[in-house]
Amino acid sequence: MEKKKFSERVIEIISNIPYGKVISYGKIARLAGNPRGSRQVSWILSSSSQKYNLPWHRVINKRGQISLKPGQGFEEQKSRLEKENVEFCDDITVDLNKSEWKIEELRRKE
DNA sequence: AACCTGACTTCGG
DNA sequence: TCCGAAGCCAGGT
Repeated sequence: MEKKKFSERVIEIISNIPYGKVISYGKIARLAGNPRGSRQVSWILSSSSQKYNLPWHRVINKRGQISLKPGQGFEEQKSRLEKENVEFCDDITVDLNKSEWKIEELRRKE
């Protein structure tokens, strides 16, 4: 029985996010097998991003916006994304049309 | 064990 | 389109 934990899957998915791409919490949750687990994804990031060396800055909310608040990591996230040439629509919104990671399509073929 | 919290998402007004 | 409330799951206290 390979009962991989939801957290493990999430971590695996996040670590597979390619350079310059972003993905929403909800999609990660769905890919990990838990469509309603978006909040867990955020919890995993805050608790294990350092530990597993995850590209946490490539995870944003569904609107394509950075969910962190100024002074709580927002600046760092934005700065990291800009370094990866991710385009922003405004100060807090990433251009999903160009930078959203389309893992779903890849997975369906599998 | 019960209650609170959270880097979310969805629905209704 | 915007705002508030509810729903969801796992960890921490």
